[in-house]
Amino acid sequence: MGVTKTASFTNQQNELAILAKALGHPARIAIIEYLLKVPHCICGDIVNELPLAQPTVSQHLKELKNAGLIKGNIEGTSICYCIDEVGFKKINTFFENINLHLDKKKIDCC
Amino acid sequence: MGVTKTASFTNQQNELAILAKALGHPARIAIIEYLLKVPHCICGDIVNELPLAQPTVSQHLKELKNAGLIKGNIEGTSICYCIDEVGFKKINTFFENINLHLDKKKIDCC
DNA sequence: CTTATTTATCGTAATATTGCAATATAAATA
DNA sequence: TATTTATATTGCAATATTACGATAAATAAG
Repeated sequence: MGVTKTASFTNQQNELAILAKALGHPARIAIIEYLLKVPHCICGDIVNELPLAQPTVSQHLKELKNAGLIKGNIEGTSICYCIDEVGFKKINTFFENINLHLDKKKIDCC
Repeated sequence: MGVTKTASFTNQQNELAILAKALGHPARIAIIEYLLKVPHCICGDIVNELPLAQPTVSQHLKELKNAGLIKGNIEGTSICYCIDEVGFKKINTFFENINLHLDKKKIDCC
């Protein structure tokens, strides 16, 4: 049905899934990488940087923003988008936890 | 058009997106968390653990496997699924890189 | 060989995502 | 006020995802 049974999972699981899903598109990975690379978050240029039309990029930015991975501030005519550390910290906690488990466990048990 | 312009992005970006996308569903997060929690990778029980029908779980397992996040071995009648470190190492590298950048940069520039 | 048990695949319905042209909005400038 | 500039929204077509019942396949047990 194309509809995820969100209610059947924990908040933490749903939240993590939303964050991961937001990163689940090469254009959105490219946006994050660009925001990390650029000295000040010169932001409108994301559109020029990406091989996609402006409305498409705008949509991807919206998804990253909704997930809490970037944030945008109005700066005159244009908008300044930057990494939102809050979202990335959540993901980091998850992966650090995984790494801990992976170290403890000798995984190759099958 | 529901079809990602894969060819317009780098291999690294596409690969990362595939990994993130695979984690972009609460059921698949739950599967990973379960595989980390369980002592030996007792695996058929994933179906019992999850609030989804067996074919649905099977489908999610397949996606995680395709992405390189888990692997499965035949064990008699049943199949033993475990974390595949290869995939997780790739994601880790990405996030470590992000953390490095986040530390260097004082992000809140907008 | 037959019957359970376990997992995968097929088919399909409901919904979500991706991408873009056209258009709207909002601020800056002339 | 009219025009430019930058970004968002709308509408829509093509495709992907999610979920599950039915069924297949493959091994183990009787």
